[in-house]
Amino acid sequence: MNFKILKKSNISNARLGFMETEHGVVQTPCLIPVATQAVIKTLTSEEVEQTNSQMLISNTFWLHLRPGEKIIDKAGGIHKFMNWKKPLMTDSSGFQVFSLGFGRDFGLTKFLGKGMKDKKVITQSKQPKSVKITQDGVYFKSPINGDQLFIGPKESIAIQENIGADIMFTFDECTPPLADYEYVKKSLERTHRWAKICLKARKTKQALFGIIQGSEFKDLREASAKYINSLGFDGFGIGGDLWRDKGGTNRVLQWIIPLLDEKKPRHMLGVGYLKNIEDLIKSGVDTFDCTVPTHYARRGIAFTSEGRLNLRQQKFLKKREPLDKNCVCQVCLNYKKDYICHLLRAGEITALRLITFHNLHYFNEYVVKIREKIRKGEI
RNA sequence: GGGCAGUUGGCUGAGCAGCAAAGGCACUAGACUGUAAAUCUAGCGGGUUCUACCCUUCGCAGGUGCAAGUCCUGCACUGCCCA
Repeated sequence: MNFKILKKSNISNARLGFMETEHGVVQTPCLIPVATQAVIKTLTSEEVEQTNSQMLISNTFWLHLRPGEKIIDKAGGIHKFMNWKKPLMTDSSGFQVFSLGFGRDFGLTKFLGKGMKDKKVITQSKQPKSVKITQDGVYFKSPINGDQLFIGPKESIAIQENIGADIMFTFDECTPPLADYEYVKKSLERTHRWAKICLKARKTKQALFGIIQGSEFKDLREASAKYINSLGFDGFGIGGDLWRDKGGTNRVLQWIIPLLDEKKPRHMLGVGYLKNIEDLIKSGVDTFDCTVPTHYARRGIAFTSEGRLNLRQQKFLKKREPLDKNCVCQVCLNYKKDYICHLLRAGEITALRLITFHNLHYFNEYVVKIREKIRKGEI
């Protein structure tokens, strides 16, 4: 992986660049759609390409469980396995430490809702119910069949090497937003130790990005940025909970971005509402993955220049017009709201395909415009 | 022609004297940020001065009760059985 910066903004931390990989070039800043199980749900890989998606992120944990990385390795790697010819990254399983652990126990996402801000209930000694976090790694219970499995930094890297994506991530713990300072500090020590082990464990020429944690605590975030930066990764992942209040993510980014080697790409893990994207990029993020365009599509939500539309609402049965009149994607050129609304209400899976395609195209187009703004010096 | 069973809100389906009437589905409005086509929350007869009150509802028409979807009588329709 080779990262080049073409232009740095004078008025923000935004930058324009590209990443070269064995599977092609990614223009940055760039949205990375999420293909957890080696698929963008509902779409074929050729269709994903038609949405102008440049790079995907798949998931170590889920692919390890099913079909197992050996199957993918035998297929010649994930690119061949899923017939995706462009760049790919794999998440390390670090997010599953949270989502299958405290996330499940407390019904939490990475982002705390209103009123939850001061409810820090996860303290240093606590363990989630169905996941056991140790100094060396994490014991999971398979959500598929209940099997016990262990993933630590070495295991994660070994799996990711078998999967064969262009970019791997270090095995981390995504800390829960209800964790207090002591918990996060302890967790960060683990994440840092694991990061170093991941780096040593790597045997292939796949790129490896080190993940920065530290929740909302300035000293921990800064310490994490400095430490991860010092280890010499190919790039950075920024993870964890970070939206305790308005502007939280940007504040965290302001702390850590200046401490990172500017010649290396920065990937924001799991953030990307439309309203967040420009701020992320202005803060200095090069790539970011987010399930929003695809996940919301399957709830019937289309993103358009008019805002979020819930296509299930029966009023759309009367709208003989494309999802977005300014959009030139295949869906908007060929289908109208009334039809898509009908398919949704009838429970037809094609509706989910059409909205997924449009949403990805829309998000990608949205980022193209931001790249254009950087080029023109507007942001 | 005779015998038995049944008829509940958009559908399904409980209730068998104190009910605006369980559950499910559908529907309506939300939530969802390193992804379950999962899930969760709220509403779902109508109205108002909306932590409460009023009106109209359980095939139709009468009746007995303080009180009836619930009991009685007749009628209508549906299903099964006998002729």
